[in-house]
Amino acid sequence: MAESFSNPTLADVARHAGVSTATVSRTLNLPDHVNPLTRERVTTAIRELGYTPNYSARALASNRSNTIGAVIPTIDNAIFARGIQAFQEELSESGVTLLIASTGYQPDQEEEQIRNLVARGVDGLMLIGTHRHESIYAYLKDRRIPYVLTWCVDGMGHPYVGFDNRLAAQSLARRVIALGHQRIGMIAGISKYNDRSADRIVGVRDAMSEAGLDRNDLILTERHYTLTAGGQALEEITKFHPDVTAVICGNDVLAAGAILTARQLGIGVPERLSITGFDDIELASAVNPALTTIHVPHRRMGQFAAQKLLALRDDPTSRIESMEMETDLIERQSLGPPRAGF
Amino acid sequence: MAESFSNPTLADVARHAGVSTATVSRTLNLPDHVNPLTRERVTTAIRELGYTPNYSARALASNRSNTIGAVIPTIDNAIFARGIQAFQEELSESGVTLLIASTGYQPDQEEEQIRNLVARGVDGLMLIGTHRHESIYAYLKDRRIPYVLTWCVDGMGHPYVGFDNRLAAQSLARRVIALGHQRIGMIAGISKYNDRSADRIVGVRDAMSEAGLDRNDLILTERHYTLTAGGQALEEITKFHPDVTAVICGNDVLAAGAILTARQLGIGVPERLSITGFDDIELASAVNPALTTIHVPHRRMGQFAAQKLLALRDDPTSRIESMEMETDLIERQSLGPPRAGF
DNA sequence: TTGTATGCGTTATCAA
DNA sequence: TTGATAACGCATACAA
Repeated sequence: MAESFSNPTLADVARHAGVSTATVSRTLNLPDHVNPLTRERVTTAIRELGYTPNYSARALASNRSNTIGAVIPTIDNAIFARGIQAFQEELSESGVTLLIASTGYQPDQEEEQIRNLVARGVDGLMLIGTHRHESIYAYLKDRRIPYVLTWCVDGMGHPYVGFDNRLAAQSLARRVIALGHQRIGMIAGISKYNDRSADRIVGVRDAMSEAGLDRNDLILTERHYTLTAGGQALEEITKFHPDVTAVICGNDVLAAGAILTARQLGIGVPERLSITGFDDIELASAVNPALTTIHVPHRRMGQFAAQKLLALRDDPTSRIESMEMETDLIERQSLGPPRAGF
Repeated sequence: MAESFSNPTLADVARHAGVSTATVSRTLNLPDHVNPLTRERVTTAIRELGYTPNYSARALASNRSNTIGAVIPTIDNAIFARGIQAFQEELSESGVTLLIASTGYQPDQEEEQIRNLVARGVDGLMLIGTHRHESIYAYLKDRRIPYVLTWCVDGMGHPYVGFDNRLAAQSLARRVIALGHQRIGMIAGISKYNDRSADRIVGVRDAMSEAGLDRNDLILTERHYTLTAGGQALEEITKFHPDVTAVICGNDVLAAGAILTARQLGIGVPERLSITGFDDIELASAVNPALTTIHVPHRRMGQFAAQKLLALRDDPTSRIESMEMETDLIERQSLGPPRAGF
């Protein structure tokens, strides 16, 4: 009962079952290559001893860790949380465990964490966004570590499972402009070191240019992704740029913050001011008025990213085929035409 | 440049530096036990070869993985996300990587994931809540795997870093009752397999008993932690129990959903109906009216849990001293006295 | 189908 | 302070 001070090993099981360690290993990894009767003996021995394989030894011997890493800015953000959760669930079904590391949006931290996970022998890596030092990509290529970029698309040939932030933002802004808005504000995420946020800004500007507006007329402010930051930004914009009739937000959290604050300030949405979001998290439809936003299939993205990585693990000669997910413009009540008289 | 097909090993470094593998290992792990000059030779060799230690081998040889596991219901929940993020940051500072697994609130899944992480050689485990099969605790004890329970306290002697859900909920309910509310509703989380949710319900009932009310008069409904579920539950309660004047919610997400829906239904909060939350996430103060709720120090809880586990890793003879975090009743505008005339 | 023997990359013990 | 060398627990090529 309590006499064993260390875990039973393969050898213990082998002895107990009266077979060799190789046979035990086989019944674990290649069950059909072993006689049903001996297999039975081995499995009972495993059960009786409460044997659990030592993954470190397994990883060392097989050069495979059954572990996949994810390096993300932060877990504490609804958008990443959802995608990562789906990613993890998908991995789990294949017996792969997720190693997770966060960077706080700091590039040097990202590089360190990537090296860390590689040293830990991950079989693959999920990265977020496309913008990082070329040396990191070279490092990964040298070590033959499969990776997939997410939450973005990529033009440099790196495999990705994601969506085009620029195009999505552009399509939303296009709709805003089509409704007649001319003075447009934007509350974006911090774009430094964040290509997703930067791309969304460019998308909005592109829509302006396309419509004959001056892309430099965009009233832009960048904030961290919090409700209060969104609210403060909205207050500023309405104060210093009262002629703005529509505020495009870099994500739903900023937009929800903006809406809540607008109501508190007595600013009618969308009569006086239209507000839009990005991501379509649950909050987007719960807030009042509900947010017009871009729907992003976060969960599916996480699932597919996992599948690609798993496929590559099972057949290292294959290549990851990049995959661009569709995003949809979801029209709700927070966006309307600008009203004359205001 | 591109000629090496596999990572350099300790032996490569040793050869390159003209020393033994033992010396290389020492300069890595016990730098002061090695001559500064040879240390210099070794470190340059490491740099020149781009050597990174193989963690699997290290784990196998040293019987330490520098890895700590967390088994949580889901990452996709603001409350867990925050605590886990803090937990991960704290581990990261000590060079420990977080292995993460989720259970979807299913007890059998939890057991499987725990065994999985143990097999992977985690040096410690963060678990959420206290209610699980005794055999799991026995398993952990047998293997001498340190663990710490979080988001709860425990009366069975298991180490924890958390808070008393029952007492916190009781203090909030006490305040609700003190304001004069007699007919009380509760929108709780699903309490099956979730001791935190169950404890909060008990806390509310205790406050009722304490005040001379019948604890069975609580109008209780249990929901998943989503905004829409909170909204639907509120609609039900107001419809079938119009005499209820205060609705206590199991967490802020449910409460926020209830508030948003109440406004849409034209139900004045708190004039006609008081609504309270639990957790004090950002949403709690952003919603209108702002939520009266229980503040829980999620980040600090995550940090301390990590510290306890790390301490135990560095000194396996020590014991984890359990730690009960304080929670605070935060009074905002969503709770008021019941108004006569309604 | 099964067993033998070797190697995976470190750490750690023991001598020198 | 350094170097041989034996574990660590498993997978796998090869032989039987």
